Amino acid sequence: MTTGRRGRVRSEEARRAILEATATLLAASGYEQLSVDRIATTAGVGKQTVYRWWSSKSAVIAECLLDGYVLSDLIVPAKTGDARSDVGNWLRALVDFLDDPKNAALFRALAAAASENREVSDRLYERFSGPLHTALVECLRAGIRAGQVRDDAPVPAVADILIGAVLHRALAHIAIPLGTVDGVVDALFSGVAAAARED
Amino acid sequence: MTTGRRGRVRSEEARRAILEATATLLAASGYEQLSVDRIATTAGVGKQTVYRWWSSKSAVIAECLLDGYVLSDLIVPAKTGDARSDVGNWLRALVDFLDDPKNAALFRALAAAASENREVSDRLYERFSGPLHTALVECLRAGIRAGQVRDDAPVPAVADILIGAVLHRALAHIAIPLGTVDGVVDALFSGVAAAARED
Amino acid sequence: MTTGRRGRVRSEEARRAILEATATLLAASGYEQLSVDRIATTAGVGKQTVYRWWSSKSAVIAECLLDGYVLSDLIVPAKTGDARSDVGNWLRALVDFLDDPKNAALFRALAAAASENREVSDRLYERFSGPLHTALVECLRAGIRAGQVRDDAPVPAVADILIGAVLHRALAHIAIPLGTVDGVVDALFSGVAAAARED
Amino acid sequence: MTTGRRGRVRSEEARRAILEATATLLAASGYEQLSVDRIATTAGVGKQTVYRWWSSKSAVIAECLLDGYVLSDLIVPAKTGDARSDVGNWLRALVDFLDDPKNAALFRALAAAASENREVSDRLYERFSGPLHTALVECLRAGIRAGQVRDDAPVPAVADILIGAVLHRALAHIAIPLGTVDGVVDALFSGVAAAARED
DNA sequence: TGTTAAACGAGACGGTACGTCTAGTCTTCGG
DNA sequence: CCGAAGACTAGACGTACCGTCTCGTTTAACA
Repeated sequence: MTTGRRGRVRSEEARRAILEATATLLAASGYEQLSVDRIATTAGVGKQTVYRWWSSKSAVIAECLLDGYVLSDLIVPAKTGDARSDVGNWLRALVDFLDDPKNAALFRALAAAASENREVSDRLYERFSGPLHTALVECLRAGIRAGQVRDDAPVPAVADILIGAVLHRALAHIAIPLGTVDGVVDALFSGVAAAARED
Repeated sequence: MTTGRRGRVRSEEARRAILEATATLLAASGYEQLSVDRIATTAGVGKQTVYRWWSSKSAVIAECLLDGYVLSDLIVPAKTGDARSDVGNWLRALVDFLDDPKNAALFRALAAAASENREVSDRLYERFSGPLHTALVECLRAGIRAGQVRDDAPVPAVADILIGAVLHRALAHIAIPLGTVDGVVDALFSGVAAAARED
Repeated sequence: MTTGRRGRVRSEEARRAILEATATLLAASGYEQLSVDRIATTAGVGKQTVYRWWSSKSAVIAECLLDGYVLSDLIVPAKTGDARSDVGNWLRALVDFLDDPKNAALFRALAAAASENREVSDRLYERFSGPLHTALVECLRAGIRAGQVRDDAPVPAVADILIGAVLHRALAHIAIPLGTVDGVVDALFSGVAAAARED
Repeated sequence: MTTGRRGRVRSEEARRAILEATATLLAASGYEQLSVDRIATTAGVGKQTVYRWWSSKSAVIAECLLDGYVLSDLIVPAKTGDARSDVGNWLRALVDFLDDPKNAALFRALAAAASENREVSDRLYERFSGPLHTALVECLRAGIRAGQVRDDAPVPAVADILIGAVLHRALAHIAIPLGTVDGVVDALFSGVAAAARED
């Protein structure tokens, strides 16, 4: 059997070393400090090997996201059956995560990369927002089945809201007070409209 | 009377030219393409004149924000007295604004600058999120006074939510369907919890 | 019966293609533009096939010289019996050859290779200067036998002189006026010393 | 009065450092080992400062020649009035100079640069061959005036011959035996033609 | 009305990183 | 086991910016 390809095969070791070096440097010093030279040196690899497989440092970051070299431990909501507390607990866990300046810095570095490179943005969505969105939607649908959430609730919009609320604060370098989290959950579950029907 | 200062006075013309050039270039080519050399050349100014008054290109961007050279036409909610439709209309206007790729690109460029520089982040908050937050809070409080919004609503959290929902989409290069806007407003006003009290 | 050697035998075709490609590229673009990659590509050969048999591009050039892929049509003095006109004719032919910019460029490329690599220098001497030297020495010795050249003439030095005179001009990008050739021959045969013995 | 030029003036210190570094590195490691990076590092100068003023490393070498950073101590014939011994002594001195491997290596490096760059070739001629040629011509003309050299001697051709004889050997990595020098002088002054008139 | 001092346009400075190219080595497949 | 293909480390290439530092010029306030 033949592969139809000749020549030396791509070094998986080099690939790993590059992605690991990129993830490490990104977390340590941010996006602006990241350079292809430094990635190559840290990975013990020729610069050309980086450029052979990726078009730019952003593309390397995109693959880091895809392969879980950053943001690997995704924080997803638990499903205890109580949708309201599940969502609240998840939101608190996420806020805790971003309270660590290291994590917040990594997050901002990713946002910087994403705002300049469509591919990073897509991967970041696939890896972070997307799964969170899915998990939240499932969580809320479970709430509907359990009778905790009204069955005509705009579930995807709510999921977007929850993610956006956290993201906004992270990018704005604003520490998120836990009270905000409760407010968010309260507003979303109970609504802010006055219960005027009774009047 | 003396000013205590001698020598030539700062050129307001140069200052304006620099801020205008920065705003133009930022909108045209994004944050990564922006360079102090280009700013100076475009403004017809020596590079040192930029560095004399600002510490970095980020600082120039921050002042652009502060002085309204970018994001000058802030989109704020109208106040017709109907809080729910005011919020809905505002949100739709904002989504329309970000639907234009030019505006979305400028927004992402600002986010990139903000994620790397605390000062830009602060100015962006002051100029964009802050006023929006204030306006939304006022809008919702007016709703409370008008009996449209329950008086124990977590108003600041709701404002955060609304802003974050839009921001998330803008940074993720995701076009925001108008249906989402309605869902967001619906969820926030009516809540997603099942009306289980009556049972 | 076996030859004691196994596997595929060295491809004479590949060897020829490499030497031909080297000679062609050297003549076309000079030494600095020559690269092993280009040689291999032009020859339709893998780079390793070059390095398997030669240690560097200089070594390939050296073998090109040795095998007559460059400077194959060596210009040697005819032997008509008239040493003075033989030498003059040869010198004129050589000057004609180097008058063609292509030939001069090739010659300079070889000189560049020779000045950086001892092996090329040795081959260049073997191939070019050496045979010329020998031929000239023979020519002059024939002149001695014919009574045209004094029998105590420093024959090897004269041969060196003739070669060096041409070489100098070629390397210095100086077109050689034919008058110079006659002057050289005149000086060497008649000497420059005044015929003061008679006084 | 104005100079018509604005902006910071060229640093003479940087210029000197670059030329000195180039001369040093060229003498130490040859032309192929010379790189603009190394020149800049050795000179304590930014790479761009090299490229701002010279188009290539060859151009720097050309200016090194022009300004006497290499080949500054030109070996010229003394003029004692005895043309034959003056020429002989000069030739011996030159051969001595090139006997030192350092000097021979520098000379070959210059030849390599010259064979690839017309400007270097011109400067090398101006700085080395040209003055030697002039000095030799003067020396021989003095010999004519003193009655030592026949007055119809092809003086420029003889000068060329003397220079070329040395050059050829230097480039060919051939140590020049002192006997050769005497042979050269003998051939040039006495001629190699048999003194057939007396027979 | 000069003198002084700061800001100006211009542009060279020492550096860092870019993305490309080449050298010479190593590894795979196919003949 | 040879030869092609081509990936590998290493490092130079020439360019673009960084932030700093002169230059000579211009423009105030001070003397």
